[in-house]
Amino acid sequence: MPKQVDHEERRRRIADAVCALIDEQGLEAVSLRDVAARAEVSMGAVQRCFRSKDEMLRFALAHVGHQVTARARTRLLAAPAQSPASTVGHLAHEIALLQAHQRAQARVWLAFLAAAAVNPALADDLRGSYTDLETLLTRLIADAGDLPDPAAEARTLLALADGLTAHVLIGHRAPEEAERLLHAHLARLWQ
Amino acid sequence: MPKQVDHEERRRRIADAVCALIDEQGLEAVSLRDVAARAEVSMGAVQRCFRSKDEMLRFALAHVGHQVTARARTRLLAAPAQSPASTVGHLAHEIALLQAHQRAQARVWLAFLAAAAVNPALADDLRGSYTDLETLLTRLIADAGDLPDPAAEARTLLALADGLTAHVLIGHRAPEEAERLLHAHLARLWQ
DNA sequence: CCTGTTCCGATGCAGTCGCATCGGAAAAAC
DNA sequence: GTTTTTCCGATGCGACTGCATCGGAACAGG
Repeated sequence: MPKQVDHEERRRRIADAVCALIDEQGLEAVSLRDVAARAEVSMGAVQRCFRSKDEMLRFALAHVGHQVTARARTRLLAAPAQSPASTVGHLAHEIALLQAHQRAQARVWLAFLAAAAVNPALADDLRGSYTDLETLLTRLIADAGDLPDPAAEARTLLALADGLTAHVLIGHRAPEEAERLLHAHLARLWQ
Repeated sequence: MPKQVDHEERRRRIADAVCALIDEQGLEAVSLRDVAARAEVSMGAVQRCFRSKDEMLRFALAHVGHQVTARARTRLLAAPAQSPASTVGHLAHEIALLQAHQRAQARVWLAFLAAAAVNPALADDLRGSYTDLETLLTRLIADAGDLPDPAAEARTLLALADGLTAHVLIGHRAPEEAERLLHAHLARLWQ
């Protein structure tokens, strides 16, 4: 057995570089050369890890998806008891990516969202993440109160969170205001 | 006076070509050559109309902004009487770009939204359009019912519409379902 | 017809892109 | 030490990018 490297670790490292570049200059500015430089590996290494640029981008998308959902689950486990309604609030807050330290993830997410509108492969991956979140939200809402249609509420909440995130990203809404609107929506949900 | 051409008409023609290309392949795929070919003019003509590619894209963004707001105003004037609440419904429906014939505009809008997250100049233009829509919505909501905070309702509605549009675009939500969710939200607004 | 002005199509240029190629470094097996 | 296998850094290639340049077509005034 000759020289061996941890491929998965390297793939994650490269995915982080992709996300950093998207955060700073947008998806259009992501080139294999810049990614390699940012990840501090050679272009050859990047090409060895991913068959093509598209495959690299899809992996990076899944990477942020995992990060967001992992954070959400951690948050849920960290605050276990409390009321079911506030659990939904915590999850929505996590999904909306309104806090400053989530801004980078939000920008990456928005970039992929736009790309997915014209790239079926990306759209498939993105739909997967959305379906997961939606299922989770639906279940929590169903537990929190006896609303007539928990699934519809989950879908509305998800769309609202995404819209607010986008508005914050372009500077049309302050993060605090977006958070306020999100919680006002939830408050009305529980009457 | 020698040869003269209608510059504004040509600029609009080029903007339409830009939007068509964005609709089909995304913002990344828009090159001056392709735009010129699609608009059936030469590259030289495009360069004469716009100092740079960025200026062309910003004009195109303003162009779709005008199209959307013009449609919205037309819709409002076309159905004058009725209840103020249904007027808000009509406007929201128009803004959400859920119908098939608005799909292209929606894709263009989403592409610019993502670009604006890393391009301050585009973000400025986009904020202008959003502010206009928000002002209009706020006024209509204030007229429709005596809600405690019409401005907040307008902002929430705008974000919800944007989020639903995005979800429809990536195929995660059927247009009819999105429409249903939008109207359910409005129905709860009026109790 | 001629002149003057405005416009634009074609071409060139420097730069960047994604990707393919390949010689040699690195390390386990013998 | 030698062999064998895995890996990667460097280099090259063809295509494409936005933009600058410029000679001539197109057309109004004389």
